[in-house]
Amino acid sequence: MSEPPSQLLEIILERLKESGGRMTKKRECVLGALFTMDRPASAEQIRERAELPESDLVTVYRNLEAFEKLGVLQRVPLENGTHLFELTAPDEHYHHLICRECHKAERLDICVSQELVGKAQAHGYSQIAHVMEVYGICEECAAN
Amino acid sequence: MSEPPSQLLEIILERLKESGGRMTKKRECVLGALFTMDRPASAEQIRERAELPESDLVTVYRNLEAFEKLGVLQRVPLENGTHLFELTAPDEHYHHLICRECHKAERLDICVSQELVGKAQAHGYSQIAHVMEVYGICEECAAN
DNA sequence: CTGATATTGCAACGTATTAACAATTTGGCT
DNA sequence: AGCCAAATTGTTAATACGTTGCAATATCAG
Repeated sequence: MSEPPSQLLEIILERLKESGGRMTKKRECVLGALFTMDRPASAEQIRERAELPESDLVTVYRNLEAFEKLGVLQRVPLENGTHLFELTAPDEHYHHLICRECHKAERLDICVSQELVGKAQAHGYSQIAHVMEVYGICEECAAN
Repeated sequence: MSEPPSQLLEIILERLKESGGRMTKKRECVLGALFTMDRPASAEQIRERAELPESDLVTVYRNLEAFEKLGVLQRVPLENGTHLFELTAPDEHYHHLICRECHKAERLDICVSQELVGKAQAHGYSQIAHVMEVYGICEECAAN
């Protein structure tokens, strides 16, 4: 019962346009790469998937930032302080089970938003966001 | 009904000894600073509180690492990829409400460990840990 | 087609954290 | 008290991810 992928693309293009953004070749490459990813990926992995040269890693970061501002990209923090990125429909967000060895990340169907937001607001906080990630060693990595 | 602070200190000294660690002057400074902190703090803040010179930031990091290995220090990830640190009794851990402006962090009485660990194990993962942090703008920072 | 402006290319920078390795300190043992 | 192996520190440098500045280029609305 998930949305067809084209739906999200339309939303992105719409938001891009209404925010005065432009669709360039590089941006299209990055976006295309993001759509083919079946898991959250690092900026470097996205660059590779987009078949962009190493020197374009900067452009990848800039586009990730742009998509994040459009509200369609989620940042997944790793234990070491780096991030993975994944396209996410507006007002959705996910939590993950992440292997601390190979950095594979899979979605978990768990969320605690309501309770958290309530608590945070009770403490006088605004602009609330939350992160919840689970780290472990996956089966493949455990076998070595 | 929380444990008296001296309890944790004893645990730390005990674990330190049984792991072959030593109590040096610098380590004592860092530990002392950690005990006076009423909130999670950055390595730099801990260095200042310990009244150590800037050049000793490295030593602070090394000691934080040591305490983490002893299982008495928790790392609190910020949105920007950096960390705060706080002493935590073994087998305890906390979640926080963190201002993304001033980086003040306060404990939240919320936890979801059981459900998470169960899910993670069901996926074949071992050595499971989890992070859950809530970010927002605190009242003071909102007023500016 | 044209012009304002968003985006890119390139190179350099920033910051948190870690690593290398010699010099020093610690604590158990005699 | 003094010795010695091992832990810790001091110093300096490196790494790694991500960001910034600025000139050059590409996009898209009119």
